[in-house]
Amino acid sequence: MNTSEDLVEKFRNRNYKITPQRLGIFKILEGNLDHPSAEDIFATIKETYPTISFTTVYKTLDILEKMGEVLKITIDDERKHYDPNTYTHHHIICLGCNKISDVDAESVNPQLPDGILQEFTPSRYHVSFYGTCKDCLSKQ
Amino acid sequence: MNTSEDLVEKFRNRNYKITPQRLGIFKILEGNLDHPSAEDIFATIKETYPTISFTTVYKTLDILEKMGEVLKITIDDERKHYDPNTYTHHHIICLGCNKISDVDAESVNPQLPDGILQEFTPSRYHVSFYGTCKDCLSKQ
DNA sequence: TGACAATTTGAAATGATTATTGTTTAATCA
DNA sequence: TGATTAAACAATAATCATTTCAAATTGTCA
Repeated sequence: MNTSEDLVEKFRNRNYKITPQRLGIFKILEGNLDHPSAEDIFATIKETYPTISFTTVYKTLDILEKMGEVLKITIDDERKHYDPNTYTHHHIICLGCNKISDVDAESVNPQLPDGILQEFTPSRYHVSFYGTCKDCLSKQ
Repeated sequence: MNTSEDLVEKFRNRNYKITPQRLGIFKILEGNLDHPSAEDIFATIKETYPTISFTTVYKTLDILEKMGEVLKITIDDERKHYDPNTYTHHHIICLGCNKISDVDAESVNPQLPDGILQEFTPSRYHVSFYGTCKDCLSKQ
């Protein structure tokens, strides 16, 4: 997973300018396992840069996504989430509290049957497990 | 997978009225493997009921989803898709033409590691395989 | 058939995301 | 360090899928 310095480096390599706002977003993403939405990131960075606009957040995330440095996750009906962990991995989603957590790829290991592999060449895959977390179970 | 008669029956059991519009939507869904969006369904039923409104389509799909008779699929950035096949199964998505096709569940079989199963009780899961279909591969 | 409640419709609202525009700023180099 | 310039910024408006709302219509059952 990238450190904010990694992202600074990668932006420099592509001649993207390093602005304080962008650096702030990089720092929020660094080691972040919370799968924040654009709104979450906006709310957090607003504490440091109260005048930052939503546009800047979306734009920066869009660049990062196109560079392959964050994943845009489309498993929530309501909004998209961003994940700086770009290694293949999967997610569990609690239907009670909507929390998204990670699952390592190795243990999951889904397989496409041979018949389909003749028709379709997979490049990546993603598993969403929906269910209930311990906390929400105990509340019921 | 439900026939349109099944859905009529199930609507009657819940005291939902059977209108020509609803029946038309049931018929469109019957045996449908195309994972249509609300817009696709709207466009199709408009041929039969030119005055039907988007609201009716969304409303009917919403009822069907809450009844558990269709799945709302959230794997496309742009819009939601509806799947009358509610048995556990998975999807391959061609990144070239965006076509969504089915994969039977048995062959895929993803596993959650024991550690996570102590924290989280899964009720369902879904695998998305992204890649390129034969047609799109040959066009490249 | 008629009455009533549910449903449909069309229009307006919503909420996430994207595009536009004029202003500001980071990076470069003299 | 200061001037230059393209890129990035903030603010605002636009877009697009989806929802909500209120009035008109229609299934259903007596």
